[in-house]
Amino acid sequence: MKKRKQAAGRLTDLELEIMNVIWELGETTISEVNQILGETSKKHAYTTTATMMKILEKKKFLKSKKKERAHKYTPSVTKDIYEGNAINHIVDNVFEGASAKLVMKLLDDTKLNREELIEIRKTLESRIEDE
Amino acid sequence: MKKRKQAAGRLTDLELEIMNVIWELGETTISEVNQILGETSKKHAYTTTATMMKILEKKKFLKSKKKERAHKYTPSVTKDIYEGNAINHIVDNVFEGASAKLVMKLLDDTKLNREELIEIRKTLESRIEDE
DNA sequence: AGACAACTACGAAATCTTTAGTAGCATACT
DNA sequence: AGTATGCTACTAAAGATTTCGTAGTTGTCT
Repeated sequence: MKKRKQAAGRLTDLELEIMNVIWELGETTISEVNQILGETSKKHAYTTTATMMKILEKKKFLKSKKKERAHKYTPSVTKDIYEGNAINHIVDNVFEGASAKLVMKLLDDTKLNREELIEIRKTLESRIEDE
Repeated sequence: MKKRKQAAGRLTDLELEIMNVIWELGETTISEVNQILGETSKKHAYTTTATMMKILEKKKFLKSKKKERAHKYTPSVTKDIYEGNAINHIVDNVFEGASAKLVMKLLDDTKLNREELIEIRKTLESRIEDE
């Protein structure tokens, strides 16, 4: 029984980049992922992508099945779940659990346009009524 | 000229834990940090804490000056700046730049109480008026 | 069947992170 | 002055991450 040091369910930068591609594509193959990675960010050796996807499988982020020539990989963690994990991590470790503080900082972020702000207000209002 | 792989300004878990202690304390020493770390989370060898703080100095998160017996360390990056970096990272890499989506998920977070929600609304309103 | 292409498995090197030991220096104490 | 104490510097080792090569397998095409 080996102790895991890295909090289960966290991804390194490259792992995340690969998962983002796969969440986009759904069921896919190593070569497809490798190709898209090469187009959209950085070109890697085929085997690099293969290794990373095997690691992601070991970490239970992907599952694979043999199908025709190439193995087909599918996510076994949804993007939504992962987003939640990532949020928890930053809230707990950077904002001492105060998610409100994180929201505030995001509101100060000028990248939010009027429509988004209004959409947020709508969600917020219904959230307040629920209390 | 060596290329940095790790995006400048990101911290590992332990580094962050140490910076959190130092942001709290302000000017401090290795042994003080080591002691607080031992009380609040996990006990480390003195030299482990020393090494980590030296790394943080190399990464320009801390600066030190000799003073009396022990070196005094002070943050050279504010917590506020670091929070901004952390937010940018998660927004860019997990939420494809859509900070509004992150805000939405945070609002669904039941950990926000009524007061916080109302405070958020206040900030949001003034933010909308500014547009 | 033989040659070729695509794919996987295995493993290993390079770098980064985490952990801590050892030695040496400086201050304090007697 | 000599010894103990506390601190730093240097070093190293174990584990994690990132990168990719080599070898071998399987399917395809003539």
